[in-house]
Amino acid sequence: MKTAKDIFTEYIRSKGMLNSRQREQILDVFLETEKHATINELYELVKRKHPKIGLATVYRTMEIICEAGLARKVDFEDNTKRYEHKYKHQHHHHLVCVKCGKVIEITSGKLEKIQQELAKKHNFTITKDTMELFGICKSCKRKEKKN
Amino acid sequence: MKTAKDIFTEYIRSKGMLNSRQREQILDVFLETEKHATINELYELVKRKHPKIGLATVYRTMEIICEAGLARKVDFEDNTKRYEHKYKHQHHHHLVCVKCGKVIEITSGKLEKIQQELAKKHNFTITKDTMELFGICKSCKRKEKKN
DNA sequence: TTGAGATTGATAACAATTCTCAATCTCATT
DNA sequence: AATGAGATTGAGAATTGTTATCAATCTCAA
Repeated sequence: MKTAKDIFTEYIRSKGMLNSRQREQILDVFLETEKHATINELYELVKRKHPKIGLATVYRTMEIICEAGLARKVDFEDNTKRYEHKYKHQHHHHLVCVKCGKVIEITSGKLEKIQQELAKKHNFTITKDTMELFGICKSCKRKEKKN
Repeated sequence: MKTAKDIFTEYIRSKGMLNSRQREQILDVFLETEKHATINELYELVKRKHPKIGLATVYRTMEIICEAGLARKVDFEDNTKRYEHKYKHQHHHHLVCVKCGKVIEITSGKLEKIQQELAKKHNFTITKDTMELFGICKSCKRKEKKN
């Protein structure tokens, strides 16, 4: 079974690029983070381990990681852009709490089916889709009640 | 029946702001455009009629128009932000053609129902939602076949 | 008509991202 | 292992999209 790292190095090879130390280190940091991290969060994490690595390199490498299919750059409506894991994560959508910023991943076969129906009605072929539901999460609702 | 303009002037009043000439002119231009326009497209259209109006004023006014509930700022995945009409337009989602950029508005009661089901499962209260389906539209598919 | 306070346009400031380039690193070839 | 052509890097400059600043101007209640 191919690891995420294998996919990455093979992708880099296939494009005639070089496998640099920094690229590996940045990938490692990304793979270790569980949450949807912003560039700055990733940069801070990277700097902690490898203080010499520059911000531009983090940008450049995250772009490659996305191209390689290991991450997806998600644009949340609060104007933050975050990288989420794509390797071994099935396609999903998001519940985004507007109070605490928590992101819950959801999947739904029914939803996919309706999307296909809607597309078919317009003779449209879907290649990618995003859905974000914004609102208040369970724990924030609990907190509100207390006040 | 209240016109969009009425809603706008009343909103401005209610907030203790002033009804300026520029605000009216920018609203007029926005109301005349059918498509999902970017700030720059709107700025160009505004300048054509009123060359003295500055970009900052267009930004400021579009923000008010959104607050007044007449427009919505939509973040498309190609990193463009576009203003869409909200007045007399029911809540909807988008099919976005990645070839020609066309945006088709879709509505679906079934979809709304599923969204509510998904939210309920996580004890989440939805306050806002977006869904964008990216892909190839009918006419672009036709063109592709010809080649 | 007046004037307090809001708005405007031009531009500066700012934040996020990309570009530039000399120094350094990678790796296929020897 | 050493070489060198070409890729990559880090630091900072440049660019882009957006917001803030401020003196001049406009709005509208009195």
